[in-house]
Amino acid sequence: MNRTPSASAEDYLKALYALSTAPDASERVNTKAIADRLSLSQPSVTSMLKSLQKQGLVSYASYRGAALTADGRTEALRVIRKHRLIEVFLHRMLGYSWSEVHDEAERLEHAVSDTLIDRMDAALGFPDFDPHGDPIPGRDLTMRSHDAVCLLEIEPPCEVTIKRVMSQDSAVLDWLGQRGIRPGAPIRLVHLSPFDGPAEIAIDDRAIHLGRGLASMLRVRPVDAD
Amino acid sequence: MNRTPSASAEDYLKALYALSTAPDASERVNTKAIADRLSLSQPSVTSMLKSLQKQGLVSYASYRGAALTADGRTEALRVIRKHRLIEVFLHRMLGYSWSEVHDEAERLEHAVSDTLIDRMDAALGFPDFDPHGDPIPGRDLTMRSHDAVCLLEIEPPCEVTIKRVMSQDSAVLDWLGQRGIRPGAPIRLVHLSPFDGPAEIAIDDRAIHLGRGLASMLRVRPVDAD
DNA sequence: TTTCAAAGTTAGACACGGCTAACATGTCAA
DNA sequence: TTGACATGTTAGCCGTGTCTAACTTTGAAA
Ligand SMILES: [Mn+2]
Ligand SMILES: [Mn+2]
Ligand SMILES: [Mn+2]
Ligand SMILES: [Mn+2]
Repeated sequence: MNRTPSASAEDYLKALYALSTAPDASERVNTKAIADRLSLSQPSVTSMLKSLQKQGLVSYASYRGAALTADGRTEALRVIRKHRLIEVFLHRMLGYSWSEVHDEAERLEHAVSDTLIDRMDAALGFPDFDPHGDPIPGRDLTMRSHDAVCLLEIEPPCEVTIKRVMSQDSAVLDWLGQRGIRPGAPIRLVHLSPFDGPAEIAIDDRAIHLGRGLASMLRVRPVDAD
Repeated sequence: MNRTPSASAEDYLKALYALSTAPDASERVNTKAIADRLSLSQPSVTSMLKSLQKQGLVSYASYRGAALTADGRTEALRVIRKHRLIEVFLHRMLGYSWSEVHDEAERLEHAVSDTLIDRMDAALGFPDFDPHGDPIPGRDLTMRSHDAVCLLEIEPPCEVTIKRVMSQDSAVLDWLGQRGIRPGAPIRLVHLSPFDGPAEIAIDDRAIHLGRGLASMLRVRPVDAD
């Protein structure tokens, strides 16, 4: 009943975890949401959900969506931990840019053993966050909370520190990176134009105008909130 | 016709390469030899050989065995390069012992990109040999020749340097490693008992008696041959 | 030259993880 | 209350890679 999940199953579990913990998302996740996120057909998802349920990793009811079980959540966190530690490793030890790490990690996460990931963790000094600012679950597989808030929820003008960038798109990450927009960077939210207008920020006294899409990907913390 | 080989196909190609380049082996490889090496049934091998032939990686004739094509050889060497560089990386950068590296590399070799392996290669200073003394194909995928000879072909007494240990068995490697028998170690072949008897060697003035099986795994070079 | 054991292939099955086409259900707005 | 449309499932297919059982071929010893 309970073998090691396949690489495919692991990606489903990660998707389930991400979708069920997204801001204002319910615990139960739609078939369609999973299909969209993984670029698979809906019937494929239905079929895998049944299989994951049989393995005790997911609780699923026809037409009612799916939710991770405790076991499923653990497996998801194990893979997420691997993914993010691999990203840090590639970035710090092998010169990968933060826009390159995701795709490589997406494959390696299914091939590295628990032992290897622990040795990488130690070699890196037990990092808490990956290059995008995503929190890395510890060995005990508890997810660290990320006390950062979306840039769009800040009242301008305000000095903030970037904590996390919620994108894996390498073009987006390259564009942001070239402008110094990365976790740890101090920026100033200057103005938020109304009617879904752009956000004006200043970084190193240089003004940058971000569309709402981009701006909503930035998670920040006001500098005086520390 | 020619997609990227699957992980399974890559293991078949490696097996084909190893079996066809083994000492006193013909270029054509038996179905049974592959099945034994990969612990698979013979029908599975027949079926994969047909598939590899369709992909242009193997030339195969019913009841006549199989041989790698030029393309197949290239693919095999690409995977072998990955395997051995991963072994070096795990050993030197992450504290793996030489008895632990093989199993981990066996999975990772199918997941690392060509880009990643080149960065690992550079980070390691372009090593020529893996922890077992196996030669690492260069970026151009040419196999370096290993000018070492089997310990059993040496006329005792003779001072030799160990160049290579032809085993992936972790129990064997641990046993040898504990006694200092590893690539680079200088040893003295003291005596070769007749009638398939043991080989007596001395390392750090300590006598060790090796059965023929173990002794045949050691590849050495006389110290004055340099 | 015959025979027979080892090696090899074919046939047929299965699990997995995809897909499309067709059908079923749920939900929201009229 | 009732469509209509979005969402979800079922049915049936496919490719990959494995297996066992049964049959065929090879090649070497007698
Ligand atoms: Mn993945
Ligand atoms: Mn990340
Ligand atoms: Mn392998
Ligand atoms: Mn090796």
